[in-house]
Amino acid sequence: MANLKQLAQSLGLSVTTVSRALDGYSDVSAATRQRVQEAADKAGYRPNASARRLRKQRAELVAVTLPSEPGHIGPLHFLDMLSGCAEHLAGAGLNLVIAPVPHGESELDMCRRFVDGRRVDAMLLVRTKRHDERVEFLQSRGFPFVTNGRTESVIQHPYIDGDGFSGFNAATLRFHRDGHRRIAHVGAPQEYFFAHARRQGWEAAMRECGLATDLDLQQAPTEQGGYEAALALLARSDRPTAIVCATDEMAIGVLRALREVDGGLSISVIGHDDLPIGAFTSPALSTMRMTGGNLGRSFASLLLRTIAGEPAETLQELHAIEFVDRDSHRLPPIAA
Amino acid sequence: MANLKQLAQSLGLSVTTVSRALDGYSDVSAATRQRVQEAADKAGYRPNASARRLRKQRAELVAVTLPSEPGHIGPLHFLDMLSGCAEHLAGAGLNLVIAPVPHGESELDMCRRFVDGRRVDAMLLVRTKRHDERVEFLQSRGFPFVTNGRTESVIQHPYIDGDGFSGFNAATLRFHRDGHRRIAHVGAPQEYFFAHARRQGWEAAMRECGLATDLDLQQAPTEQGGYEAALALLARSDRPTAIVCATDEMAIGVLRALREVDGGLSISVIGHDDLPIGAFTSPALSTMRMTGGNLGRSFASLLLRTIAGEPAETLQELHAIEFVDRDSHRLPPIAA
DNA sequence: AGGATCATCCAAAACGTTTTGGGAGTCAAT
DNA sequence: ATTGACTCCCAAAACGTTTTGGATGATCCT
Repeated sequence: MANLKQLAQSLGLSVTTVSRALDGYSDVSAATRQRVQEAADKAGYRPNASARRLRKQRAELVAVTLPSEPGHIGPLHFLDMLSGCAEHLAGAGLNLVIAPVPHGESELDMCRRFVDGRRVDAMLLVRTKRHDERVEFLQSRGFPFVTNGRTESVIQHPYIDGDGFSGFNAATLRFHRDGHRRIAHVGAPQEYFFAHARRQGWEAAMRECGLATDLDLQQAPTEQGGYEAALALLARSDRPTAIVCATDEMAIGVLRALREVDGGLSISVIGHDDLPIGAFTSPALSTMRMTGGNLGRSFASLLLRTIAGEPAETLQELHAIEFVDRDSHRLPPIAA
Repeated sequence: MANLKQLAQSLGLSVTTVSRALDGYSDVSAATRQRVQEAADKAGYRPNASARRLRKQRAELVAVTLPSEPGHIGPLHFLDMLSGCAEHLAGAGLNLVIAPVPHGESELDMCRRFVDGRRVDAMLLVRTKRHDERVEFLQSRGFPFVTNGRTESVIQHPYIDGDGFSGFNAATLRFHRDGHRRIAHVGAPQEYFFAHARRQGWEAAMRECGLATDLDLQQAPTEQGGYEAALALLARSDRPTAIVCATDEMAIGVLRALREVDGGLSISVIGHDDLPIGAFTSPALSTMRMTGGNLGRSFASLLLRTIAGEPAETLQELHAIEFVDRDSHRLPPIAA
């Protein structure tokens, strides 16, 4: 209702003084400041956000891209993360806008819109690819951004990621220690960094154990993708006795295939992400997850520090992976 | 990089003309428009969002409040809905900001910040209470908003809601038809409209059947809340043979209690919301859900029409509830 | 020729802030 | 009395757009 001019007029002061009083500058007397503060409170005055943004050349917004393409929308615990991120950003006066890619527009176009229209101060990218055109674009513009997941970009950039290689390496080695020899990998498209890293971890472990790496399939990172991959594996004469899955969604699809073909759990399975849903599947899904606590808070912090101009090298978090052992990984290797 | 002034200068035109050319006004010649358009494309020009917002007195933003308080963050399929909503809003040039309530601030304070600071053009409220102070505030300001869920406000406002009364009424009557006589209700705090409506539906059915309505408990709308309510019910001498639960999360907690106390499904259970997770519980959770297709799209449409000034009465959607029958509701009444 | 109509363009105002670059006035030291 | 330092305040510019209210010619009609 009230703007600065009206407020100033009603106080017999200039807009400058009122503005500076409210912003806590030292060149306004304590008495005046108090008078201004009270009047502002009484009038319920809040500075017009658009005006301030224009003047300060900051959008006070951060956008997060939501890939709506394969299967569902990102990991399912995403909203919790975003909510935490938004809350911490709000503490610094930034709001978080969610930006699903509109039908008929590429994710790159969307970045362009946000960046060139100065709609946001930074971007949060999820589901990075090994060669990610969004990353390249933002780097070419010198625009602040943080990714969830690494890339193979030669120029460094801020990211938070789990050490998928080590996680899948360890999971595979553990299967080997448990006596498994035919350990399959059900992966996601290798253009995604996370999918590639996880597959590499599996592959390195297999080589280390002197095992062949041909029990390997890629599918869409969805329940359906996992289902189809499992069907293909079950049809082989050299069936695996254990399967490591790139994502929990895929692992759940694998469990469904096992139920349908063998009537239950006939092969050990482990997933990745620790979706809440995994606790309720039968058998309960064994999985892995990133350590590191409040992810949303970390993203918010990295975004703020990126905007503040900290160099990318100091803004990279690689978190260890830990096992979440439930029931699906415990089958002896001779089950088939 | 480029702003209107620079673009105009490089073309030997005024900013007025360039602006109007790009906006498709008819008072600029076709030749000039083309010339401008091409130059703008080449320069990758996009109008500065803050400047336009200030001038047009529109924030081009809509905020959705995320209640982070009880249990998890809203229904778990929330992100899909929000994503759909954001996508359709984007088609009209609006972005969606997610606004979790910051620590130590009330949801009302947050509304105030957004409204009085003109940070958004409309708000989307979820988890309405019967008497909702956010609704009252927005109404007092004459500010556009849409709620997910009704309220008991005397002044009408736009909403989308499921007909919880009828859904719970029908579910209870069906249990009765199946022979159940001791049908319990595990509800959420009655200050929430949805919780009250659902309880009323159950209660009306019980009365209609001439049954007592004392098998009735309220708890937090979380898995834990459902668990605790079920423990209390199972300890009674007049145990129920069927339970209708206000939410799927609560129903899942009830299933856990049944497993722990009776070692499996000993009582019929039905939930509400059709969480994806329900398909994976054992037994698979029978539930209900709102009909009506793409919820996000509907919210976006209502928001746009509210902003456009359509009267609230034409912007109210009450959707029927349908059963999603899986396994948990099929037990005969004498199971106990 | 004079007026009306039309097509095309533009200067300036406006949106509401924040920031710049001082301007008064007071007080103390010289 | 002048100078300098200090306190408190303010006018005006700036941010980049959209919109208002014409201005300038050209064309057409009578």
